[in-house]
Amino acid sequence: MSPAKARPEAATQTRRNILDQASALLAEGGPDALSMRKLSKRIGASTIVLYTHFRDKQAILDELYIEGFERLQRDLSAVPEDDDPMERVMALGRAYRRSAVANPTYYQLMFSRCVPGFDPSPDSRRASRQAFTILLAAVRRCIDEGHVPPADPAETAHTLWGTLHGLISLELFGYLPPTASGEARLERAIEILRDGMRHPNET
Amino acid sequence: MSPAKARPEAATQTRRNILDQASALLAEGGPDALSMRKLSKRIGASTIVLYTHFRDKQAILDELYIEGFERLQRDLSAVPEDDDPMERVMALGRAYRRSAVANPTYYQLMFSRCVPGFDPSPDSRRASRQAFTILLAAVRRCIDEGHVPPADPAETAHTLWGTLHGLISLELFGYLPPTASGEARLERAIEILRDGMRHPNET
DNA sequence: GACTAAAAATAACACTGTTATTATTTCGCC
DNA sequence: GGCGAAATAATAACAGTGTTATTTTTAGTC
Repeated sequence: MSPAKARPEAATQTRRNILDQASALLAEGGPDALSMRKLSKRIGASTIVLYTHFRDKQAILDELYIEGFERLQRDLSAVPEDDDPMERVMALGRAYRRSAVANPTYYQLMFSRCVPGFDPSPDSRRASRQAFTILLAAVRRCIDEGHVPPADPAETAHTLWGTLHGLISLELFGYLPPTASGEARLERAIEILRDGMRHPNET
Repeated sequence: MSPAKARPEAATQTRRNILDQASALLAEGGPDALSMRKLSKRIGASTIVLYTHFRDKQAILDELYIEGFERLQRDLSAVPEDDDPMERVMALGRAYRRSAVANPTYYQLMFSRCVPGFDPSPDSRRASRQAFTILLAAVRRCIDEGHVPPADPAETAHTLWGTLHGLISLELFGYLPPTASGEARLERAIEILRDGMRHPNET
């Protein structure tokens, strides 16, 4: 019998606690600090408890991975609609960076193989694509309203996503000089993208 | 006395062999496969040999990291000059992707914290910035010859680098659908960037 | 309160990076 | 060639990792 069937509320509470402490360990000391032993000490129990609630370490990381994408999706969904679809795309870009910079550890887990042996499960990857659809829909609207030439919207959205991810990734990894703010740098980048995507005859 | 002083040629040969086998292990089985024990078995010796030639595992990874950037720099340097500076920037973008895709393990080591506890040394990071200067010079020429508005060339080059890195990173990580080729996707992206960077009144 | 079944603890296995101690080899010199 | 000194390599160990088999404790039901 699984713990969920035996004492549902206590079990989900323990699960939640494990994930929270795992997230905290990850944020505090990076991937190295997140070990099953330290985690078990943190929740004041033995390692075996972790294994009754999760199949293995991967399963815990998988949940954090999904949570990371849920956060990102939530932050992108919170961006208000805009009459100007191009402006909305830019606003989504800013929100993407804010979300990533606010949760650098999650972002690292989501986009760089920072934990040895961790490979997100197919289910997790599916969840990850969900966040992308918001960006895609915004680009599609730009095309529908004639601001962007009718190319494959996914291709254009990928370029956008790539630029966002690339700049944030380089920033978090310390490759970009801290002279200019990351925010200003991203602003310049999305302006270039906007002008490059736009129809030639538009202002 | 260091091994280099005692038998210089044999020592450098052993060093080279260690690095080659380390690189091979990394390429074959990813970061997990590169352990000091496996590496020592591979070169047919005890772990202690590794420690007489390198301070620790980090030092080995640091050398591989630098080699990765040297490769990238070599591949970018091999791009021939072009009368059209904009075309040259695009050619550099294509070369960047080719280099990254040809050495995915190196690229991962260079840009994602794929090995636990590995943080490139300040010297290594300096080497990493060298490769960027090629991109920067090409962008600067575009500005000098009036193809791009006179903004900070570094900012523009960062946008370019970010887009290249982002798309390649997403591609290597499996976030982009394998329907379209990565090459075509990058082509589309650098066209958008070119049009976005260009002076408004230019064709 | 006793019985049953689930959950937790202990201790262990195989692995990791690293190092102290011991043994071997190699070099310069006679 | 053989000796002494010094550097290099091997063995074995330490503390750490993820994971699990075995044992003990706890909780729910009659």
